[in-house]
Amino acid sequence: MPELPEVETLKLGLQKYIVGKKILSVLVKDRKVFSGDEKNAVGATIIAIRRFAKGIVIDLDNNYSFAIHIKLTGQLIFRDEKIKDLLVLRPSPQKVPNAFTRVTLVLSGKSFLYFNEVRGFAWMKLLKTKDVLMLPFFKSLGPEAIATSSSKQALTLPLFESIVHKSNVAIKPFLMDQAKIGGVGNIYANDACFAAKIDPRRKAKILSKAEIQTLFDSLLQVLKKALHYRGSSELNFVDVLGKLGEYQKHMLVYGRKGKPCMRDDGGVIEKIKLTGRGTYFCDKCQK
DNA sequence: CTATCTGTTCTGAC
DNA sequence: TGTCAGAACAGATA
Repeated sequence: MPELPEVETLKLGLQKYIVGKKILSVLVKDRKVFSGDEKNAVGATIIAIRRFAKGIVIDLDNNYSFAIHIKLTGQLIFRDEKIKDLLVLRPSPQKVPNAFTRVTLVLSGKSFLYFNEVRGFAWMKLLKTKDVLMLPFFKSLGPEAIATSSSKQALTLPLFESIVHKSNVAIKPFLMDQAKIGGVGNIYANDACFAAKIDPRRKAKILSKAEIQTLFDSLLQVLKKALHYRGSSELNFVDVLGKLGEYQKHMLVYGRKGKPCMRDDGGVIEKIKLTGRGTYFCDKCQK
């Protein structure tokens, strides 16, 4: 699933539904995706939700935090008496908890937060709040494409220019390198290159100042649009209530192999592999 | 059926 | 240090 817009969507939902709730118990069904001692969360109250690039942090009032990365197929779904199974999950099963529910937080007010995961790559760790940023994932993050108040550093145009200018990799994989820029994944890296009319295969360091500026604007525009649509649900991303995002209906090039270019310039969307990842572009307008 | 695809990140090799 | 291929895994699709 997730890139920055999806994780931000999730964060906003968690802020709305679980902040202020007390953790009554933590049921760990699969130790593979969970680390830490769940007893340290029991009895604590959730006081804040933070996002760092594609990572989520749930802060408790006892100096512990859950750090979560949902990787490709993780879900965090909230349910209470009012919100039952009125919302649609995809893929099925339509209900939570289900076979993919690996951790359940039992919360006050007869409510639950389910951590679902299909492929087993996602993780949830319970650790001291002060240690969260020392985890390898958080520690290595570069400036955030779209910063929040908790971000370590925001991406600015001058910063973007200086990092792009130093890099010897192709611009699309460059955008996806979390150590360079936090939060951008494959869908939005593809769409940002298209929006900026830049060939994803070009080396970052050879882009002109004007191209870098256009790409910076395009990247932010694409991410903001995706956030507006509450993310993409190509596979199984859902928000905290189990609702699908809508950006997949508005993708510029991602997943559009063989289809005509949106610019109606006679170009057709090609798909190639670039550092192992599916890369989509129109070779008519992306130079 | 087999083969290949998948939105991420981490490790190990060069 | 920077870059890249492959691995971790399960399921959907061709």
